[in-house]
Amino acid sequence: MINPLRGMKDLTFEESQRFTHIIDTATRIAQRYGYSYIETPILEETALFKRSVGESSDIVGKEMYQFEDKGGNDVCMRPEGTAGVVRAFISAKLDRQPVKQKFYYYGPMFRYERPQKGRLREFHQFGCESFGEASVYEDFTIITMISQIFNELGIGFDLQINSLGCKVCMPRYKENLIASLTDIKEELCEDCNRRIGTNPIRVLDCKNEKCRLLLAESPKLIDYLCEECDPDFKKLTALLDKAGISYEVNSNLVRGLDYYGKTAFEFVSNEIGAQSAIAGGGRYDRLVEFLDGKPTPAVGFAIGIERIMELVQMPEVQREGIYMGAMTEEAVEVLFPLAAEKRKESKVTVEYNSKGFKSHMKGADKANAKYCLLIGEDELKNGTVWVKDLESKEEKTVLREAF
RNA sequence: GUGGACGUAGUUCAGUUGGUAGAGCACCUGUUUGUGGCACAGGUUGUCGCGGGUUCGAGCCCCGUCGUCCACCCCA
Repeated sequence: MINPLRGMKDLTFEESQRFTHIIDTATRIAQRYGYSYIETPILEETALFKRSVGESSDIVGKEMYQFEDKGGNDVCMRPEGTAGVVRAFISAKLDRQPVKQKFYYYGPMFRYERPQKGRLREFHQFGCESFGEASVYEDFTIITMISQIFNELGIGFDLQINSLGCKVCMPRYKENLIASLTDIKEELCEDCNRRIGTNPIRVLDCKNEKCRLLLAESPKLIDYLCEECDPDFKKLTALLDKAGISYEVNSNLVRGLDYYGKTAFEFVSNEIGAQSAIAGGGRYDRLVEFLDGKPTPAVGFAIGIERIMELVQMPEVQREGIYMGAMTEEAVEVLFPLAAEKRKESKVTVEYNSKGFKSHMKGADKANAKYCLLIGEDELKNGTVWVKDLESKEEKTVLREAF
């Protein structure tokens, strides 16, 4: 027996229904906000991710499905969605047009990691990317949109926000932080010492108790924001306050991808295990330029579908469609023209085996049909069908044409 | 990559100090050859993850291996 690869899952029945319900809901809402669908390749040149996600990130450093294809190209299965969308945006030369563009996408992402709760090697994201809008109103709008999606799916969440600053304030802050971390280097844990070199802001997030105490006095990025970033962040919090969206400013919130700047946010749930981020995103005003496009401000997010699968409250399932069956062999073929006609607008289940009455009733119930239509000897002879409404329990015998 | 737990019917699991497998659910068939969900009565299902070893004998003990889960790292 061949099983799916480690960290990859098949979805059927309730699970696949949940999956499509999530996509449908998110899609519907994104469209209301002016987003249109973009489909980009799963396989991209490795260089795309190295340049956008960043060589220093774990994603690029050790988690990519990277290989050489038969033509000798260095390629990767996409580990996230933004890079491909930005590349497509530039490939289509949309960066040369002074028009705002908004795209939503969904699909599989691949990261070679050890699977655990809420973490798979092939997982799915629904995401949006808004290009050409520098206003913090757009950051706010995107956060609002995600809240709306989660509300409609019946998912509770906590929102954390932060500002990562820009090319003016971030380097200034980083310098100060590294200096302050270097002072207490000796006392920090092994991981932290490694992080000072790779991603110093992560040090602030260390779970180690001793580190935490030591880091309490470390410089905060919030205090270093420049004249542009600071008012923007204050504006964002004011807008959220006004909209009644509760949030927490988490000055240690760093996104794992290098391209984020200014607004960064994460939606978390405390009901799903250690991998608690259910959506994340932020502003990435420099990425288009980074990938050889014209400088274009942009902001986006992604929702982890698998992370919210078990949190989604599904609408009640209703009985739907018609079950058709015959109780004598000769009547079976009579069902097909009827089914073809009804399938123009209804869901129809046809049982090909002639069976007893009771057996058909059970079958209709199991198919969760609203109506059970049967043809027995009498009905065959009279050109009629017997129909029962499984909800109201009403039943009647009518001419085939009249049904 | 590191650490821990666990692999027995479709599924959830039980299996006593080693004596060649069991329960609930699900499924199928019946309970007046024309009335579903409920009830009742029957019935099907397993190379006990795989490979070695110890033993007269292994689901149980030992070694290896593969896989799953959970956590760390990191992230959606």
